[in-house]
Amino acid sequence: MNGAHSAALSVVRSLMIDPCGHCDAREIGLCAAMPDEFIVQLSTIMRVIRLDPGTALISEGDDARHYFTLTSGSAKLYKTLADGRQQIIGFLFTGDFVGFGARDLYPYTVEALSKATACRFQRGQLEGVLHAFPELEFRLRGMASDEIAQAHDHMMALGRKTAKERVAGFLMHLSERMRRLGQPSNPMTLPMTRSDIAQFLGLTLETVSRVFSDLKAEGAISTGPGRAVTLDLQRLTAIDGEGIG
Amino acid sequence: MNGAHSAALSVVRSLMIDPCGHCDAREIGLCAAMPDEFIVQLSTIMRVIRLDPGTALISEGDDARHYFTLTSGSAKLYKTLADGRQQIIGFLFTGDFVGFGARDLYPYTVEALSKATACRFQRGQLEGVLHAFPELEFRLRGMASDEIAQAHDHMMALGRKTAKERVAGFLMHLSERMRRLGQPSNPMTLPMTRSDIAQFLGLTLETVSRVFSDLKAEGAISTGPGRAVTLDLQRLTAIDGEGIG
DNA sequence: CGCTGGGTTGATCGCACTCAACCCGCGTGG
DNA sequence: CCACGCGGGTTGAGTGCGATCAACCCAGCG
Repeated sequence: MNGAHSAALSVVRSLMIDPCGHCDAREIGLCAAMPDEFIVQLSTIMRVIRLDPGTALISEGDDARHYFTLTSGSAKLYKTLADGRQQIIGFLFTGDFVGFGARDLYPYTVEALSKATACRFQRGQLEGVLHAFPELEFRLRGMASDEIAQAHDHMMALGRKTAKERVAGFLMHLSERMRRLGQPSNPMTLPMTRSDIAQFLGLTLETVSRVFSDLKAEGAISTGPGRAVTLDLQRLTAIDGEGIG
Repeated sequence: MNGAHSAALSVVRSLMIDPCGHCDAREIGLCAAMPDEFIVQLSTIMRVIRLDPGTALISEGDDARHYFTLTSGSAKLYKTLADGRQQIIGFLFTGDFVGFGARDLYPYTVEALSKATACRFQRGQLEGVLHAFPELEFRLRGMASDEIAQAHDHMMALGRKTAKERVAGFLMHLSERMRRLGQPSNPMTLPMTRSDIAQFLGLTLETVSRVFSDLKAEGAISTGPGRAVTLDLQRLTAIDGEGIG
């Protein structure tokens, strides 16, 4: 392979997974550890989308014509009830695939939390590439499986945990997520507001704020400046109560 | 293909998806509409498991050595917290795949609600067959994707819906599920107890019982004999409040 | 300067939880 | 035969956690 080709590949890779400077060789996103041939094929069908904070990548009810991967920044994925109540299903970070769960219409909205970029793929075209690369199909199933495991944890939290347990568990999960992304994990900077956290945890923003205050008071976390949080994992683990009996 | 071979295949098929007599050609489970060659391969690596009510197919924390498909009966899939609180993640019926979300250990318990049968596959062996049949890999991803969509709906219910909305939505979803399985859907017979419903909906059994009484009082459902329920879909839909704003 | 979004804290309310009593049907055994 | 236990279900009384309503602070910004 010549130098120009290799350079083009690296551009494509960096479009699909933003070089964050902290990432090592961990598996992130669709491209990691895939053959150049695959990268090239993907590059011919993808389009880069740039998002400002608060703008929607996809909207609930729209025709589900595309799949995406988030390549930088963060986003929230949420559903809305007829009367306006909203539930954030999950937060998305670099490397996350967007499109699971969609049949003909998107059953959720995805909205950027910060400035973010995404790769957009025509559904049929990506399916075509997947057929040509069964390894990718396998990995995508793995990602779906992981998302299911995450969803299970979250259902447990929403159905059975107290407000304090939910917040403690959330902070630890988020920290672990940041660590895997190669970003600062403790202290870490929250990319979302109290309201977002509340809508994710099935609480109100007031309750979340109160729990943060309580956790600070008992020394399980400390906050600031800005949205920085420092975790005392020991105490948070004791509060959370995760795990089998 | 000769008659004996064909007969053997039909036996295998019936092992993997119990012939319920009501099913038409809908896609259920792994085998539906797959080539005979695939059925034969699967049959060499599967083992049939028979379950009595209340017995566990897999237990949280065990080594995740197998995948399963439920081929008859029904089951509940649940997680347990350290102090014993339980959350039912979902109910399983004929054709459902069991194993998504598992990495090295099973993160949940699966327990039969009624007499049930399942097909058990060594994980590695099933993965091998999947590599040989990319079409299956594709379908499995589809099943995972559907499970994610279901999980999203359930998170919305757990996080944002009132007790009455949760029960109304649950009954309608269950009825729709029964219909797709070719079983009586209205009236239908609940395969689970009030306590199971409560653990699924993030409520207590008393609350579920009260809501059933309320729904009866306002004519949205009628019950009996036994666990039979008749739904007034009109009224239940009005109560549920599903859908986008 | 005032406005807006994000955050904290206080006072009160109400939905669902908790504790408790009771019913029914069923299987088991004295 | 009835007694008994047990799982499943219903209903009542009282409680509490988190929601609601409201006031206020701060920082950023046009």
